[in-house]
Amino acid sequence: MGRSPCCEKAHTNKGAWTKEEDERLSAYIRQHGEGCWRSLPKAAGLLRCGKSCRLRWINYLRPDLKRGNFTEEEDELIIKLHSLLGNKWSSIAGELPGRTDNEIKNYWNTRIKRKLLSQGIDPASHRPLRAPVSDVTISFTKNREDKQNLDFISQEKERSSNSSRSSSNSNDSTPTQCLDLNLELCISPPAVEQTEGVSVKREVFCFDCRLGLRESNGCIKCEGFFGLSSAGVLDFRSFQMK
DNA sequence: AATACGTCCAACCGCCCTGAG
DNA sequence: GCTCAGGGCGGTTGGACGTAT
Repeated sequence: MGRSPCCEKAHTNKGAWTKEEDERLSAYIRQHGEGCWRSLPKAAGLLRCGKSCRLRWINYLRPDLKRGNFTEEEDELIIKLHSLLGNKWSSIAGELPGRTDNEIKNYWNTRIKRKLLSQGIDPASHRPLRAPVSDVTISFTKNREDKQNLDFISQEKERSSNSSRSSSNSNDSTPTQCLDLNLELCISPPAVEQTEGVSVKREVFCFDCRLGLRESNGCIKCEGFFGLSSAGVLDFRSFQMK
């Protein structure tokens, strides 16, 4: 189908913004507010693409932007949020007043990633780089023609359904090992297993404790759900996953 | 002083989502 | 339901700047 370009590229400036362009854009938005970005450049007398104006305003000119280095608290919050949301930079930025998605994204890619790697943590999964095999819980085969894997999975399925029927034996701890994709999403209240009518609480560590940001033994209690304080630093229910 | 290399970040690109018609 | 325009988003790039050799 194709789409018409958002602007006439032949007649637009590119690259770094000049002071004059900044002033024009700021003045226009102060006077008229943020409106139709497509028509803004023309109205403001700018030879820029509407998208470019929007980006410049949001990432640089907005008056409520916080400038300067990220604080330790912001660092930790970004790491926590990233562990929950992944690369949803705009959602993460929404929890950090005065910071932009672009800023956070850059900060993540240039600093935090390295920081986590130096701590032996995989920045993508937020898990130790050498995760113990027992952490691997759920998997899919990359190659569905890999008969061995498929056989293994069906055997495991059968075995687990049998074992659940005949009640679980806690000593039978043969780990389910089928590498590839780990979907152990810790988005749930502390897990409680029903074993022969007795509730057994498994160890569930909050993100802080996993990272070693906080020292606590039992963990989940130390901070509550998600390892976030109930004081309201972060309420995950407010996230809007777009 | 010159060059190479690494880091940082503003800006761009292209895809996706949404709402209007 | 379909098409299209506009806005938003995440990934990537390019250049400025700092540091090492």
